[in-house]
Amino acid sequence: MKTDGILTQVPTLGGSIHRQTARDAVADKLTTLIATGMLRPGDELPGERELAHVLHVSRETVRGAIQILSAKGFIEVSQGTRSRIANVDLSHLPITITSSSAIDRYDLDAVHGARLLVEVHVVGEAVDKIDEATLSKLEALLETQREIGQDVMRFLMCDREFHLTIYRACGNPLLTDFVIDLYGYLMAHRRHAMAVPGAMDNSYEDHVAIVEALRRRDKPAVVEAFRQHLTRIYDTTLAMRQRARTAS
Amino acid sequence: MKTDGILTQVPTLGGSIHRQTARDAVADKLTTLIATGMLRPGDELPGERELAHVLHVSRETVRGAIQILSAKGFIEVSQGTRSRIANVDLSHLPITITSSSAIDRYDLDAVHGARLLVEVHVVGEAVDKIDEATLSKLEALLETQREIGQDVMRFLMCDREFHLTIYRACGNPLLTDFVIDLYGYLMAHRRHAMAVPGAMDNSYEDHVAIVEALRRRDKPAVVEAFRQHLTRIYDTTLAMRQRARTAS
DNA sequence: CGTAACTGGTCTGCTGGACGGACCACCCGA
DNA sequence: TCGGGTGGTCCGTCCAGCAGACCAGTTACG
Repeated sequence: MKTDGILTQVPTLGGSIHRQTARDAVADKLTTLIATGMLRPGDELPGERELAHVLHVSRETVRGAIQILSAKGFIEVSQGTRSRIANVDLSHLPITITSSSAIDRYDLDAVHGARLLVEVHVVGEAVDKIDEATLSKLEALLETQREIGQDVMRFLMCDREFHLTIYRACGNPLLTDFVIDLYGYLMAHRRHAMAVPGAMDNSYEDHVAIVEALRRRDKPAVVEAFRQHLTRIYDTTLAMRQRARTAS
Repeated sequence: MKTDGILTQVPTLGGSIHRQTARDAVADKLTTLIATGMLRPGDELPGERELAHVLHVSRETVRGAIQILSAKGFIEVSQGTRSRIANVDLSHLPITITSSSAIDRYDLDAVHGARLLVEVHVVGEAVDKIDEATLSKLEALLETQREIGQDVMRFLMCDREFHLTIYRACGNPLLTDFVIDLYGYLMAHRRHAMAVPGAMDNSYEDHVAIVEALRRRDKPAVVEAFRQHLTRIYDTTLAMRQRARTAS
């Protein structure tokens, strides 16, 4: 159909834009400061009037944001005293550091190049730093993937948890969060790629090779296994895109 | 003063949050798709009603966004026919791929580690790819920096142009845009650091070494000069932060 | 050549979020 | 005990976004 050719050729043109109220933006900012450890349990926040002033929003907006975080248990509020950061560990909260869909706006080669550089480094660092508990978690995730059968959605959720667990072991939260965003590249379309017969098996085998190399603390082998994994993702995304082109 | 201790210790808690209307978000999305080449001059956009549907906004919002871009000369609009991408080159438009102040929410070590990995790679790639015109531009920027004297703001603007010019030569727009965002880390506070006597001279000398090594196509020397430049930035930011701590 | 289906252009009333301001009630240190 | 801080509540106004209706220009087709 001619009327939406550009939507087929540029699939990232569609999809909801990120809309966020000022209240949510303030809540997010506080949340990421807690998650990154810049705000720590027990820290007092500035008063509502002061926060409103430095954030250039109204006190009402600040109150709304604090209410959101109080409901989530991240912040403790009581009348007459300053709000405090609750005793909560948000270090595993996934943070999106890139703007909504920002990475989807780059072509496949740019994203693949970024993953080869940053993700391979992150995984290499994880080899040195990963602990026994995390290795066991990865092995448990492999067991789960083996038993999933043909459930694509469950496999993708497990795949994401597998990747994030390795990423988080690298010791640099900024690089961790950046590769998490890279991991999400064209996720809506990669669901289709994973539904292709054999795709989950291939992915599972890559994962097994990665965990075995991690267990051996074999950095070159881990790095090579990840490179192959990323190359497979690149190839299947490229093939999928070319199939979409010939269909329109 | 006790009442804003946390604001001194966590300076990134302050500062305006990013507020953006839906219209601006749509305009930004279209702009980055044009800048990254996903939408090319001459491409027809989908109709306003279709765009509104796939973006989940009202037609009014789409119209407002298209109006913004038409006023900027990025899109051509005429009644009765579909809007088109204008013949415009936005490849040098700086794109912020990270959310507002997202990087400021990480500590100095995380950002420094990310810069050492990504920025050093980007600069190394630029050695191979940089052309004669760009080298001349860098030399002209050095000349400008030498003549600036003590004008910190002008030096910083020139410094940014210098860095961006090298970053853009690397051949990967995603990595380019990411290091541009890393470059902006704690920029509001680094203005003070640059005002310290001798800081601009040191920075200028680093720049001279970088351009001379680029001219020789000496990748190890370029990489080493950048590492030293980044280490200097790290040290001055660390010292500044410690001074702020003892003052409160 | 006329017409229908597309396109962009204009306008209206409603809703929700943000705002500035005022005032109330609790907490704590001097 | 009191004053200056704090959070808690409420109100009227403004703006952006929305859905919808209708108008005018363009183009392809019969």
